[in-house]
Amino acid sequence: MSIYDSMNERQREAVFHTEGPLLILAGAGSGKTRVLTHRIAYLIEEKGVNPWNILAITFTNKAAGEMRERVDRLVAFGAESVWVSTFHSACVRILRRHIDRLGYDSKFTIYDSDDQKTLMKDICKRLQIDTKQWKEKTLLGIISSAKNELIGAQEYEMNTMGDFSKRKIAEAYKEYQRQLRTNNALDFDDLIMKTVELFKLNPDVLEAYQERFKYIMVDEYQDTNTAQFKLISLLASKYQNLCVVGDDDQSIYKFRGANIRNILNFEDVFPSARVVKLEQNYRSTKTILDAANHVIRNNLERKNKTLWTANDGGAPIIFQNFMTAYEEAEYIAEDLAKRVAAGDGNYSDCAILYRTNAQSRLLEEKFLLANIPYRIIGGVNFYARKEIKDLLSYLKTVDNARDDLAVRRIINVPRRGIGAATLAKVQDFAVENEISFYNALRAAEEIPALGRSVAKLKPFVTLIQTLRAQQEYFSVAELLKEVIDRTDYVKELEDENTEESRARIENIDELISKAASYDEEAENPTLSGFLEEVALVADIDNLEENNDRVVLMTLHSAKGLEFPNVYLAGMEDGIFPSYMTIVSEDPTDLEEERRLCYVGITRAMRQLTITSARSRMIRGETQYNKVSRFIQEIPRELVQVGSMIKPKVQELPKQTAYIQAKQAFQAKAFEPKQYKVTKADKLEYGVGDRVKHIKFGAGTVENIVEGGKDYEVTVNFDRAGVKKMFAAFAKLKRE
DNA sequence: GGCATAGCTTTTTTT
DNA sequence: AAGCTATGCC
Repeated sequence: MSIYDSMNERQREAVFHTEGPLLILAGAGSGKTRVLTHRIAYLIEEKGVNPWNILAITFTNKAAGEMRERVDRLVAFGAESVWVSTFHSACVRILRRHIDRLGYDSKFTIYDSDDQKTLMKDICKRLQIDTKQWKEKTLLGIISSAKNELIGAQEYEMNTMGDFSKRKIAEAYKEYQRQLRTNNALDFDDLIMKTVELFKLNPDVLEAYQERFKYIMVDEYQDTNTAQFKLISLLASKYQNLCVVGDDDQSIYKFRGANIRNILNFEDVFPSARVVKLEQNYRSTKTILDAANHVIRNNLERKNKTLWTANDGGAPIIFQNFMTAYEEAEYIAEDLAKRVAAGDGNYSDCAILYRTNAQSRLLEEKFLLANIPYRIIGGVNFYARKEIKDLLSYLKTVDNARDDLAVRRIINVPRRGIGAATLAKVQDFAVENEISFYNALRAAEEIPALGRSVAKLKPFVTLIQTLRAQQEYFSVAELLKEVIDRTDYVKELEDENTEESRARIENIDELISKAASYDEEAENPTLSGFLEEVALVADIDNLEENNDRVVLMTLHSAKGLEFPNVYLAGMEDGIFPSYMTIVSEDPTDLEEERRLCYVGITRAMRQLTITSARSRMIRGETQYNKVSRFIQEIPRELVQVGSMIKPKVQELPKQTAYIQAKQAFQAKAFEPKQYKVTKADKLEYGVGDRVKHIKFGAGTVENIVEGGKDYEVTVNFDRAGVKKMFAAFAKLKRE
């Protein structure tokens, strides 16, 4: 029996079709990773393809690692020679070797969005662009979109003739690229675009890689952008052995430049392409799959396919609507704990998915209270944290002092009494003499305008020079420790001794151990190598499997994952679908949200619980939302609607299931205006009074603010601390 | 010239 | 709720 016997016919068709373009339309849970890994195995074992000639592109480093591992298990040997990586890391690898052809130094650094913003802020100042009118982020967004479409600064400028505001943007774009070049840095989009540029300008290099990668596979193809498409087209144009796998229904990265046309028009670009559809789902129960199918059916822009499963019907989907996001979070924590306690899976079998990172806060709070082990993916990326960026900037400066941004970030961290005025003078000197910022620092004595400030700059330069001298003899971890020692970075945090500073120290410890494990594991560890690795990690890459914790993450991060028990939280119009897409004139924006919903539903294997809240705090103010329109698209018979308000809190006579169902499903009943709080004419308590809350117990009223709809009462509870609450909900009783 | 603080604004998703 | 900017103070 061969390893291919256990596959279904479609899957086998995809595996055995090795020559020429191939489009695999793989629905959610249809075993596409399995197909890809078996296809690689088949190429190597049966077709005698040299593993060295295979390139597999995945979406995240985590997916790449998993794929390599799985191929390793299927193939006797050679798996390690297969290139499995993300677009970005593949491009970095190529650029490190050949970027000198484009006039860059091979030691280039990679700018994250934080660095980009700092740089753009600087440019706006210099070009006198009003950042009230054009925010840095907006400009960067426009530049990013241009790069994703392979439109360079020059070309962008040519297209903007006559349009005044666009010309200003073009100017910013040009200056931005110029700055990147002088700093010897690339941003994320550059990694792809510069590689395409490299191939276009250097046919010999392109040909070498075409020969190298005779067989190319691309996973999550629906989320590739134009630049990425061009890249693989170039690579595959010689041998045409391009296999792409994707699901147009799971395209959720349009905002990042993903071009859904890449998958919808694949057959037009490669007329000889074979198309294989994988429509059998092995992951979810019939109920869950039915729900997903009914939701996605409302999209117009999609390839025709219907996912089916031979799995059981399974448990109904549970839908719960709550008064507040607070209760919602509480319910999820309780329900989850109950299920785990009942032996219905482990914590790691559960995932909470939400639309925005901000929603994780409340959930986290409740999980902490309930003592449920959890892990939050996303939010502020580990490597984007201040303390980590500070220390990495030191390492960057030691490694590549052409990166002005890094130098400027740390020159006054820890405080050395060097301020904006001093920096401006150094900057002027650097521009005048066309040298880097750091070299200007080294020559500080020659800047007359500085005066006595020179004395403050000297120790910094000495420090960097010393570290640079040590670099040769130190491992990355040792160098990092040296930085920490010499700057007293951790010592300052220790003195601060707050909860926040302790968390920062923990992060620093984690960074040290990451450096140490890099030193150990890398084939040929270098400082540049470490910095590069660190620049390209996504948060999801660090999701360890052998850890019994609930995962909390955005729907976007959840792509490609599966969990027996999934909670979709915050299913409200305005949250999901987001407000922006509801008011958007472009109806395809809403379709993308629906695809996201489809992705969310199809993550669940056995149990899906959907929750929403009538009110929730957003950016400091309470919002009232209707139940998400996507809920209406799920057939009623698949859903079990739970009680809306927890009986504990609410003492109304129990409503029948029918009335509850009606309430939950009649979206019209949830017009914001209809949600009225009966504002008491007068409260029975005042500031300073002792009151009692059903859950928090006794406390003292600290403040009462009269809002439009209700009184907002601040109470300092003896046990639970200070809470702000609406009088109508709090039901406070005078003690 | 540098540092602390009080108001002011927020695109949701990320390699 | 939180980060950033402008302002005032040392």
